[in-house]
Amino acid sequence: MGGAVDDLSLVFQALADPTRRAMLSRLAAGPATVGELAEPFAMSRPAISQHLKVLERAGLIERTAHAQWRTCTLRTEPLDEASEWVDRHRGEWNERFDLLDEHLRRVKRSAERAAPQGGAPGRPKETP
Amino acid sequence: MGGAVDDLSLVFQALADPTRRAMLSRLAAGPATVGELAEPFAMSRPAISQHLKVLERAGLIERTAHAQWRTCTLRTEPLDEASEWVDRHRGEWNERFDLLDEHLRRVKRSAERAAPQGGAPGRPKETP
DNA sequence: CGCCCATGTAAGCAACTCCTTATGTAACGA
DNA sequence: TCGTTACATAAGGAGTTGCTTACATGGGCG
Repeated sequence: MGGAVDDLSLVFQALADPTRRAMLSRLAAGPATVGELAEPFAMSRPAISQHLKVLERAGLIERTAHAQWRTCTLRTEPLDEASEWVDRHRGEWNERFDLLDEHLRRVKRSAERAAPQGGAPGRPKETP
Repeated sequence: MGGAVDDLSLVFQALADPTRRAMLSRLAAGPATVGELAEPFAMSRPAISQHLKVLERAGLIERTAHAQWRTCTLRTEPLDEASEWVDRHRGEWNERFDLLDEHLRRVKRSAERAAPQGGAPGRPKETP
């Protein structure tokens, strides 16, 4: 019901908003209070609060209370995970670039020569 | 007023779904048709189609039509942009780790010593 | 004590997401 | 021509997002 979403999705979703990315940029220069984070944005405070809640749910920030101020600090572990995923896929793609050509040639051939056997409706990659 | 959303947000949002990430993983091993991409998922074809539309809108895939099959191929440029953003922020944070301590000490002092001058309601970092 | 300050929570609303079923549309094969 | 395959589009619904205004909480200051 509520949210059985995996961590990585939470992180990417948190990053998928310019306001939240700007907040992280600001926090990358050092911790800040909620008021300091809100300052650059033409937006109500509750809106800011909710953005921070999204960032916190993704594990990207921590909030600690000194007196009446909440100081937000950046946490990098989720960014590491995200970076790892992206870089892994960039790498794999470059390694297997040759497979693309091979596959394309197979598909094109079976499409142009039209049915090698009875294999047209099945799947285009079937080339015995 | 459809969508004046920036590219990076579109990319991160596209990555914020396990189904779409799995599709990209599959495509990293080489191009595939829509049917091949749909096979591992317990989901209707229109759902698959819409996921592919999100990936295409983010520039992460290209669709080319051979005969009646649409072959999807991965595009890495958006992943490069995303990776760059994440890595830049990971780096900045590690470089300025010392600023954290300094700031925390400032805040803590002005909170514990309670009002350095008249500066309590203003901002917590004001320490003349 | 009473007041302001920084922040959080509640409730409401338009827009979007992610899925569904039903209905095209184009290409191939018999 | 007719049926089938591969896919897209249309329409709709449950849930979520991103904002708003109004109110609550909890600490410092006079």
